[in-house]
Amino acid sequence: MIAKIAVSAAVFAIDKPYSYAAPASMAVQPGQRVMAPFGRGNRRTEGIVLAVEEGSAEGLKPIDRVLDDAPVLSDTMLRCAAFLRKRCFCTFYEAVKAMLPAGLWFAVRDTYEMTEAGRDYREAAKRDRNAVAVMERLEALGGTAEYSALRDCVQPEGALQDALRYLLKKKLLTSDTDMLRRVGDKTETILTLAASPEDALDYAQRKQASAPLQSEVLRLLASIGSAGAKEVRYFTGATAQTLRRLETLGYLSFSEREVLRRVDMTDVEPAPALTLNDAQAKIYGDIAARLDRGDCKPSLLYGVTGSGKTSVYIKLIEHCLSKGKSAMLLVPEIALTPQLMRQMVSHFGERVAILHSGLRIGERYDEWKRIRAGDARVVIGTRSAVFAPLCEPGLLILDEEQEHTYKSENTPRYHAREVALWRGVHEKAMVLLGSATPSVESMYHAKNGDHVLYTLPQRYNGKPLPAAQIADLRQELKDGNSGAISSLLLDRLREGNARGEQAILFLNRRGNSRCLVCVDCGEVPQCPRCSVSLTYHSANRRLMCHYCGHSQPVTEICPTCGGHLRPTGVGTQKVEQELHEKLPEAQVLRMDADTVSATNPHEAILRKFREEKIPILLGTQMVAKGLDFPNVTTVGVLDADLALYVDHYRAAETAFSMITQVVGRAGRGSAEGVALIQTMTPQHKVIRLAARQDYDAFYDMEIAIREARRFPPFADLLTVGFSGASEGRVLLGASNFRRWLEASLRRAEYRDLEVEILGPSPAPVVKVNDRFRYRLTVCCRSDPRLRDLTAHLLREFAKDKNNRGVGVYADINPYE
DNA sequence: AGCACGCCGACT
DNA sequence: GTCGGCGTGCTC
Repeated sequence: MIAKIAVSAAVFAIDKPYSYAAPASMAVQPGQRVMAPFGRGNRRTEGIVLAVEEGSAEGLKPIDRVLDDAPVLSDTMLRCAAFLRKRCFCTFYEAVKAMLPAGLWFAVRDTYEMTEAGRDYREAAKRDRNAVAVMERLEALGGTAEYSALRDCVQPEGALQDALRYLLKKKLLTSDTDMLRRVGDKTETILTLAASPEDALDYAQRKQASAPLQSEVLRLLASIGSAGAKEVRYFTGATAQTLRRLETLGYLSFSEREVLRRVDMTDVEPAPALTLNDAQAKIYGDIAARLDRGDCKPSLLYGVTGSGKTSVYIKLIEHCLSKGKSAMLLVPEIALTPQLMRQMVSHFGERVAILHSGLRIGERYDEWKRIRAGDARVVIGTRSAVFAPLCEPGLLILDEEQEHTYKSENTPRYHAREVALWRGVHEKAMVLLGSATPSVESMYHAKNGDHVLYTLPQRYNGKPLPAAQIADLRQELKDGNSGAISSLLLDRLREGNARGEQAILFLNRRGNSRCLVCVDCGEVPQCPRCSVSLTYHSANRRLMCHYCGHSQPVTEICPTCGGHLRPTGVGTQKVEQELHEKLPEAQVLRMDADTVSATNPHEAILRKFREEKIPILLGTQMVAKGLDFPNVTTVGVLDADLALYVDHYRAAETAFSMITQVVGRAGRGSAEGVALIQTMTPQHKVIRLAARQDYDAFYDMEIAIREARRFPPFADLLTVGFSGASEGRVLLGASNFRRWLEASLRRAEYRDLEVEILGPSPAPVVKVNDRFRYRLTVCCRSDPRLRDLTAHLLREFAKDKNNRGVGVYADINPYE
C-alpha cells in the first residue's frame, strides 16, 4: 500500500503529497497523523495521510508509526485544508495545524533502556561510532533515558535516530513510547515567591546595588505573593533571564496557568421560550423554510444595533437541532460577549460547546471531541472554531461578520467567512452573516443576489436610534479648550450624572500610552530594533515598543540633543485626569490594556460598572462591543478621526462600523440616549453618515469608491510581503519578484487579467525586531490563474539563492 | 528550511 | 595525508 502524506517538514517551496510505504498491518487511513522519515537525514517528521492507494511500495520509505487511532480530519476537512493551501499560500500541514485543536498535539516522548545484552555494547556495536556514543550516554545516565537527554550526544538528529534504530534492532536497547499531551502555549507563566518574604526582602536588600532588577522583582513579589511573569516584567523591566536566575537561586517558582478561564456557566438557568416580533418572525420563517427546502444560498442579516439578531440566531439554531442537524455561531471575540454566551447556554445547555483560545488545552480538546462525537451540536467560538468537526452542519452563523478578528494575521492567513462559505457549499449548510454594519463586500454580494438579504431596520424595543451630535474640536480649540473633553460633552456628562445616569466614553487608542517628545529638537525616542517610536507607559514609568516588547526606563533628557522630554497626545489615563479635574464629583472607571488583567478581567470591570452604577466608563476598543447597559444614556467617541487616518482601503468601513457601534450603545433602556462624536473634521462624510447611522448612504458612497479604485469586492488585493535582516536584499528581492511577475503576466495566457502592481513599498512599520519589511501590492480581479502564478513565483523565489536571507509570504485581501 | 555531499585550504 | 570551511542541490 502507498500512502500519500503531507509532511510538516516540507516548506512552501517543496510542499506536495509525498508517497510512503504503508504496511497493511498499520491499517493506515486518510486523515490520520503519522510519523515518517523525511529528507536525506531521515529526520522524523509529523505528517497527515491524504490518501491510501493500492500498489507496490517498492523503493519508498516506510511510515514509522500511526499517531491516531481514528482519523482526526474527515475527507471534507482534508479537502478544506487543500482549499486553504491554495487560497492562503500556506503548506498543507500548516492548514491542518490550524484546523485541529492544540490539545491533539502530542509530544511524543520515547524512553530508552539498556538491555542485559546491551551492557557489552563496546564489543557488540563497535563498528558504529554513533551507537557507542549513545550507549555511553545511556550508561552515564544509569541505563535509561528519555529521548531528549540523548539528543545532543550524536549530532545530526537523523544519525541519532539511525543509531537508535540500529541498537533496537540488535536488541541492545528497548524503547517505550508514551504520548504526552503537550502543554499549550496559550497559558501564562505565573511567578510565585518560593522563599519566605523575609528571606526574599533580605536578599533584595543585599543585592540592591549589584542586582537592582532582581531586588525589584523580589520586592514586588514579596508584597503580592504571585503575579504573571509578563506583568512582573512590565512593571520592573526585568528580562526572562533575570527571572530564571531568581528561580535557580530558589527565590521564585514558575507555574503555568491558562490565560482566560471558561466563562462560568454553572448558574445559568434554562431560558424561557423566545418570542419574536413580527420582523424577526418573518425572517426566521423565511430562512427556516429555505433550510427545509435545502436552499443553502448564503444569507446576510442586516439588523441595526439592538434589533435582536441574536433571537433570530437562537430560533434558527433550535430549528436546525429539531431537524437533527448541528449549528455554529462564530463571534469576533468571546471575552467581549459574556451575555451572548450565557444566553446560548441557557437555551441549549449541554448541547453547547464553546471553543476559543482561552480554554485550557484539555478542555478545548474535550469540547472538540464532544463536537466530533455529535454530543455537542451547537458550537460557539471565535475564528478558529470555523474548523469545528460538526456532525451534519445545517447553519453556520458569523455574527458581526465585518470584524477584522475573523481574518487571521498569521499563516495560514484565512478569513473565517471564506472558510464558512466553503464549508457551506461542501457540507450543504447555510451560511448566515449578521451585522449592524455589514462589510462592503458582503452587502455587495447581497445586493448582487449572491447572498439573500434580510433586514431588521428597527430596534427591538421600538426606541429610535440615539441621536448623535458632532462636537467640533477645532471650535473648542479656538475657544481655548485644548483638552480631550469638549464643553458639549462635559455639559452632557454633568447633566447625566446629576440624574444618576451612566456614560461610556470611547477612545480609539491603545492604553494610556503616548510618546515622549523632545521639546527642543522634536525627536521621539525610537525602539532600537523596530522602526517605531517608543510609547510612554505611566503605570511603570517605562518606554515600551508595541511590536517587540522592548522597554527602557524613562529618561528626562533627549538622547539626541539633551533637551527636555515631555509626553504628547492623549491616552485614556490623561483623559481620566482631565475628567477628575473638570468633573470631580463623578467617579470614572477605566477599561484598557492596563486596567484589564488576569486578576481584574473585563467581566469584573463591567460588573462593577453595572452594579455600582459608576457614572463614567472610559475605555479603548473593548467598550465598543456587545454591551447592553440600560442605564447608559450618553456615549462619547473622543477622537473619531483616528480611525479614519489608518492607511488602508478599509479605513472608512472600519471607522464607520466602530462609530456606529459605539453610538448604538446609548439609550438601550427606558431613557433616551445621546451619542456625541468629537472630531476635528466635522464635515467628513464618513463621520456625518456614522453620526446619522445611515449605513445605506455610507454603502452607496463606499461601493462607488471601491469600484472606481478597483478595490474589493471588485478586485482582489494580493499582498506579497518580503522581510529580512538586510534592507538592501529585501528591496532587491521585492524588485526581482515584481519583475518576474511582470514578465509572466506578459505571456499570452494572462493578457486579459489587467493586473496592477504597486511597490515595493515599506510596510506600515518598516523594521520589526531588526528585520526590514517591504511589500508589493497586486491588484487584480479575482482569478485562480493569478493565485496559481503567485504560488509558483513564491516557490521559485524561495528556491533562488539570490534571495537568500529574504523571507516571503502572500496574503489575499489583508486587513492590516 | 535542514541536511548531506563535495570540493578546496590549514593542520597532525 | 586528514579535518573542516561553506557552496550546491534534494527532500517520497
